[in-house]
Parts: sequence; structure tokens; C-alpha cells
Amino acid sequence: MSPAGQGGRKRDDSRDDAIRQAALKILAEAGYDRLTIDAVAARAGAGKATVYRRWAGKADLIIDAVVSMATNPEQPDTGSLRSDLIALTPIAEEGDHSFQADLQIGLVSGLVRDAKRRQVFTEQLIAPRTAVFRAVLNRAVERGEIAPNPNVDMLADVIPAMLFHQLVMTGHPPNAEFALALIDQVFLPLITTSAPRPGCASSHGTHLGAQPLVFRQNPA
Amino acid sequence: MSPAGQGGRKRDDSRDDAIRQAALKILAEAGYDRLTIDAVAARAGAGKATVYRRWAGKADLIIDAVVSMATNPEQPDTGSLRSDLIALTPIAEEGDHSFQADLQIGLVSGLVRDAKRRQVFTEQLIAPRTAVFRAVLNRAVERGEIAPNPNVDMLADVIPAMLFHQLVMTGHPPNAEFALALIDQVFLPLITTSAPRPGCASSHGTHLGAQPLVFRQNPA
Amino acid sequence: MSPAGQGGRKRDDSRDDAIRQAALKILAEAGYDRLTIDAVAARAGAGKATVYRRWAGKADLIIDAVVSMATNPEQPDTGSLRSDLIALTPIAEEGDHSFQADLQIGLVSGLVRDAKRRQVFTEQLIAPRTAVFRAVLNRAVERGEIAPNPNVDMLADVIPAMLFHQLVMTGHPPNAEFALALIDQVFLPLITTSAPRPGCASSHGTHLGAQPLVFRQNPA
Amino acid sequence: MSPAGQGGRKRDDSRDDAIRQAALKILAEAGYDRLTIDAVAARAGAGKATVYRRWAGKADLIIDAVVSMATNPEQPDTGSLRSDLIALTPIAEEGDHSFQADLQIGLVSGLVRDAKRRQVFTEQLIAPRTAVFRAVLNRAVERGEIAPNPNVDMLADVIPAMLFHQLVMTGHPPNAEFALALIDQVFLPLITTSAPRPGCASSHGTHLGAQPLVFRQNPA
DNA sequence: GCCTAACCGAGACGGTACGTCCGGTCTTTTT
DNA sequence: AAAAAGACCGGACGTACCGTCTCGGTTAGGC
Repeated sequence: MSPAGQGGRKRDDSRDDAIRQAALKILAEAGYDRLTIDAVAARAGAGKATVYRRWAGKADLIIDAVVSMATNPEQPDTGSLRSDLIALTPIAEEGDHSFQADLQIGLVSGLVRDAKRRQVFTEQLIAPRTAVFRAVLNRAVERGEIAPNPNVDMLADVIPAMLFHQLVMTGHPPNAEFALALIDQVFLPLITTSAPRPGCASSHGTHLGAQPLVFRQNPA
Repeated sequence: MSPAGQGGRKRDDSRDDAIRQAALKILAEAGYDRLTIDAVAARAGAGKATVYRRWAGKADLIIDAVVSMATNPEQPDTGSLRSDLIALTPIAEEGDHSFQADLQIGLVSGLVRDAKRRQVFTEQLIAPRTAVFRAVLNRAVERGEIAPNPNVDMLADVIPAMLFHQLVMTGHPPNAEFALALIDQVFLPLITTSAPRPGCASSHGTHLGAQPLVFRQNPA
Repeated sequence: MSPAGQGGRKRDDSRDDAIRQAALKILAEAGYDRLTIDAVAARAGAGKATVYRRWAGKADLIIDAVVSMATNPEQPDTGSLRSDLIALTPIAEEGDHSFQADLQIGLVSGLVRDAKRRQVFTEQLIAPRTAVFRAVLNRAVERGEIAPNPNVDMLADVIPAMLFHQLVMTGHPPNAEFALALIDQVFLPLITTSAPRPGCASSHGTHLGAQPLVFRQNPA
Repeated sequence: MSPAGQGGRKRDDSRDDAIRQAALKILAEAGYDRLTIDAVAARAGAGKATVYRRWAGKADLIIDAVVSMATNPEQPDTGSLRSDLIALTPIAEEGDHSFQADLQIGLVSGLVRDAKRRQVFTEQLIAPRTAVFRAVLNRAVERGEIAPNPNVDMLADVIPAMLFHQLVMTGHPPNAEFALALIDQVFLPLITTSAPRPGCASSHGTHLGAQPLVFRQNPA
């Protein structure tokens, strides 16, 4: 009679949020590895089937929970590049360290493993942040504060990349001292002279890559 | 009877390598969390006890396997900063992509979750590479190619951080085009003007951190 | 608003039979505990709620389905005890074996587990059949074919009990050879001499029960 | 190296018994339906894998537990058929009712569903008991107490069949009164005249089976 | 040349989480 | 209000891994 489903009880959208909230709480309390679907379902007062009806598994759930709950960065417009950057640079609040670190590392950890999930992660979480940086840079160009640069995109990634690198390598979110040094001693000097150096125009046949990323794949 | 063990069969050191090789192969094929100790032992023709006699668990094994197999970067000395950097910048060879990416992401994925292991990882794998970058920069200062800079350490991290960021965000290792643009349009312009901008000396009370790292921890 | 329900759509009684038919088909195909309510509802083109509105659960449904569909045995009156019994003794038709066996075993299997359901089962399905046997025996007494017996009830159970036992122990319904041997060599000889043996009047203090039913309950 | 498994840790046979004992205890406490493999494993201090390594599932486990723990009936030899039968007839002890009933019904219930399991059940549990009955009857023939009979096997099944039928139909194990009436008023009268009735030799073309076992299979 | 202890491959063990399935209830839309 | 459809909670299922332990067998010393 009904070729395609139109009847039946509707998905209760409040369950999505309840489950996501439960997942985030347990993620904060126990970390990614010790989070179990059973625990999330129990905390949310949901059945496991309800979880699996909506997400394919732990990784999918967590990435969606984090993405959905993430606060979108506000576009700063303070009038100067430096104060825009400072306003934009995320610094963990005190007492927040382990949660934010665990969360980020847990994300990278478990979630960035296959292309589809990484795409969601990147588009939903990373892209909006990068976009704000690019907008800040572009506004600085318009103001004449810095010279136009064909590689704004790459430049805009420097600060997030450095912060992320620091987080992964040390396990702690970068503190204010690190962030200010990064802005004032690395990023701003760079940006003000970002016209390509004469004589160093892109690739004139130079070979790079003598070093493997980590080690050469064993032929065996 | 004998107070401390001195008798008995000697450990067969060839097993270590067999197990490490098996681990790396499976890591590349299946990724970090689809890798199981049983599979590693079976592939190596070893018993599980032999694995656990040598490593505390999966994470320890993988990190040790990667560290042991990693090729130490050679110190380049080509006479110019730019060619030193190019010689040093790792580019995945063709056909190598998924292996290197899986391996790196798998590493970050599974190993960076506790402090002790991260330390080993950082010291054994990351530090030597950073050290080479720093040496290259310092030699450029000695040659007078660039101005002295108090934040060489942070500068030396820019290229690795950008490459790592690119890898994690896209899922495949950066290619030559990306690497050359990074060196010529981001890093070299920066390094040649790395004296702190006047009036922007480190922190004069400015507050940053208006943005949370990802989202504010829910108070509930 | 209305104190007792009088308005609204009428119950569609045709659904009962559709569901019962579906239940019996699946019972025969899959056996009692591989039968699921979902499957029954789907096969009947009904919703699960429609099933639960009419029966309390799986067991109730099955027992009602079997009872409702059961053909009431006709009272034979052939003039002789033997031919009455032969007319009455159920024999599975060829090709019918697995269905009848599965159905009976499935019934015993799932339904005899609680007192209430067993009562329904016994009263609705077993009692009518036993009653016919008793009537046949009583008529034989009236004809003077056999002697009166105070335990007609127990005697009337012998044939059904033997057939049932055979079914359960072998897994398929007894064939004609078995049934005829049962009637001619066990039941009829018995019935014609069924006066109690002298000196064997019921219980004169004899103790039986030295053997446990299956095994002694472990005291631990 | 090793083509077929000969190495490896040996099965710990003590686990079998521990699991069987646990299963029987829970079976007695909760009944067949409410017995779960998790509960059995937990009670036995075993992992679920250890249970599933030895038995295919709940039904296999229970049937094996019951069969293994069943006490083999002792061969009585009291000198008279009647007292042999009385010694042999199982009567539930007081307070034992629900356990024995649940156990037997649970057995029939869940276990007699497929041919393989029924075979084990029949051979291990039923056959030994039937054999004892047959032996008792044969001895009575040797003593001249009863006439020789070509259908001893069928006769020997009458008492077990009646007891089983009573159990299934009422849900309670038969009591002493029932058992004595069965022996004295049904079985012994039968057995003493068990020569086939003249004129009733097996099948002379008579058709039986007009009645279906339960109902006619619906052609739909 | 034999003893002894630690090694080896194999694999069973207790435990824990997984993802699936089902029972019985509830909700939505349509009739 | 009952119908079909199907989401919901709860909980058991059977599988897969983890890290440990046990098995029979091998391989070194030290005697």
C-alpha cells in the first residue's frame, strides 16, 4: 500500500540532543577511549537501538556531538589586525585544560580516520574558523595594514596550525604567553613582508622531498 | 632457589623486529584501531605472550615500532637556507600516500592519549626533526643570511606544524607544490624579517582568549 | 470527554484471522521461539499495536491461533470400540509431518510455561479430545463390550499420552503402524480386563518415588 | 609448522562443570526463559566466550547440563513386577515440585526443537530410563509373572508416557496417588493379558487417521 | 651430558564493549 | 477510536579484543 515510508512515529529530535549531551558529558568525564555507547545511552535515558538508528557508531556520534555543540567563532572587527588576531586566538580557560585537550585529541584521535568523517569534521568545525581568519586578513589588506598576498589561505592557517601542533605535541592547550609570542614574533612579522621574495618565485625545478615523512615503507 | 633469574633460554631478539614489521604492515593496511594484537602476533608468527613480554600493550608496541623504524633525518648543509629547507621538507612519494597518512594519523590517533607515551613519541620522533630545523636556522644566522632571532624554536616549528596540519585536515600528505609555496611564500619572508616589530613587544597586558578552543564546557 | 468510549472506528475483526493465519504459518516455518511478533504483524500486513490490542503477547497469540484453528474432533459411532478408536486416532497425513510436529512441539514448547495459559490450552484443545475418547469408552461399556471401570478418565488418556510421547521423543508424528499396534496390542487388551486386580487396591502404605524425576536438586 | 592444532592451553574441564552447575542453579531459580547466558557465566565465574566455546547457545548448554547431571536410574530387583515398578516410578519429593516441573518442561520446551538436540536428549536421558522399564518387564516374563509379549518396547513406554503427559498437561509432576492408580489400575491389568486379542491381529486394511493431529494445514 | 629456568607458539581464560535483535509500549498520520 | 507504520526503552544475544595464564616443547647457560 505505502510504497515509501510516510507513516509511522516520527523521530523524536529531542533524543538526538539528549544523546549528544550525554556523550559530551561522558567524553569530558572519562575521555574518548573510556566512553561507551552503553553508558551514553543509559545517561541519556535512551536505548542502544536509538543511538545506532542515528549514528553508525562511537566515532560518528562523537564527531557529530562535538560539531553540533561547537560555538561558531564571532567575527572580530577591532580596527587593527593585531587586536583582531588576539580576539580570535583561542586560549583554554583555567580549569578547562584537560577537557578541551581531551576533546580535541579525542577528536583527532578517533574521528579523523576515514575520509567521510574527516570531511564533516573539517567542513563543520575547521572551515568556519579558518574563514574568520581569512576575513580578518582580508580586512587588514583593505585597510592597507598589510600588503596583498596571493596566499592568504595558507597564511591564515599558520596560527591554527601552530596552536594545533602545540596541543598535539604537548597534550595541553597553548597558553596566553605562547599565543602572544606566536602573534607578535611569528605571524605579524611574516604578514607585513609577505610579498614573495624576488628571485624566489615558485618552483623553478627544485627538487624537495629527500626526506620521507616518517620512514620509507618497507618493501617486504 | 637462585635469588635472581640468570638461567634460562635467552630472549630471541629477532622476534622484536618481526613483530614490529608485522605491526607496521597491519597499521598501514587497517589503521590504528582496527589493528589487533592477535593479528600482529599471527602475522609475525609469534604468540601473544611474546608480544606482551616486550611491550605493555598496543600503544607501546606501535609507538616503538614507528620510532624504531623511523629514518633519522640527515643534517643538510647545502650552503643556502632555502635549499637546506627544501632538502629537509618531507614529501610523500607517489603511491606512498595512504600509508604515510594512515601511519601518521594512526599515531596521533592512538598514541597521544597519555602523557608518558606522548613524551616518548615527541622525544624520539619529533625532537630530532625539530632539532635539524633549528640547526639549519642557526647556521643561516651564522652565515648572516638571516637576522638573529630569540624565538628560533617557535620559528623552527612553523614548517612541521603547517605540514602536519595539512595532513590531518586533508587526510593525505602535502605535495611538492604545497611545500614549495610554504617555504617561499610563508617561511622565508617571515624569517628574514623576524625581528620583533617595534611597539609590539611581548604581552603588555593584552587579554586574548575570547574564543573558546572549541566550545564552552556545558555547566550542566 | 465522553465517559466511556462509544465513538470512533470499529475494530476490524478480519484482522484477527489474518494475524492468526500469519502466526500459524510462521510457527510452522520457524518454530515457536524463532517466531517474532514483528514477523507475524508484517506477514499479516498489520501493525504491532493491532496485535497487542488483541492479545497480551506472543504466547497468548499462538495459543489462541492454534485453538481457534483447531478442528473439533467428530464423535465417531461405528458400533465397535475398535473402529471408533481407529476413527479417532489422529495420524499425520503424508507431507504433513514437519508442520504438525513443529506446531505441537512449538505449542508445548512455549505455552505450557505458565499455569493460566496451560489451562486455556488444556481446556480448549486437549479436553475436547479427551472427552471424545471418554464418550467412546462409555458407549463401549453401555454396549457391554467392555467392563465398567472407575478410572475411565485415566484410561482415556493412554492413547493420547502414547501418541504425544512418541511425537515429542522422535520429533515426528506417529504413523499408522504405530497407532494400530497401540490400539490392538496395548489399549484393547487393557480395556477388556480393566477390573482392578484383587489384592492390589490402591495404596496400602507402599512407598514409591525412590527415583527422582530427573535428578536430585543440588543442595548447594 | 603445526598444520593442525596440537599446541595451546588445554581446555580446563573444571569450567564445564562449573558452568553446568551454575546453569542448573539458575534454571531452578528463574526457569528456562529467564535464564541468561550472562548470568550463567557470571555465576560460574567464567567469561561468556568460555561458554560459547563449548556450547552453541542456551539450548545446547541446558540440555547438556541436565543430561550430564542426571542421575542414572538404578535397576530395581525386588522379586515382583509391581514392587519393581513402584520402585522405579519417579515421584517428585515435596517442595521439589516447581523445580522438577520447570526443569522438565523447560527441557521439552526449549530443547526438543531440532533433530540433533532431541537425539541427545532422547538417547542420554530417556533411553536409559526406558531401558530399565524394559528390563523389569523382561524379568517379569522370565519369572513367568506375565505372558511373553512381542511389544515389550511399547508397553514399557506406557508408564513414562502417562507420567509425562500428566506433567505437561497439569504443570505439576504426578503425585503418589496418580502413580499408584496408574500402576495398579492401568498398567498391571494390561500387562497380565497382553497377548494380542484373537481376531485383532495387526492391520487388516483398516484405515485410521480420519482426524488430523490438531487441525488441517491451511492450503493458503 | 644433564639440569634448570626462561623462552617460544598456541590458544583458553575472565572481562568488557560491541552492534543486532526482539518484546512490549507509545506516537503519528490516515481512515 | 482503530488502523498501519515505525520509533521508543530495555535487555539478551553472540562476536571480537584485551591482557593474562597455561600448555607442551625448545634452547640456552651452569653443573
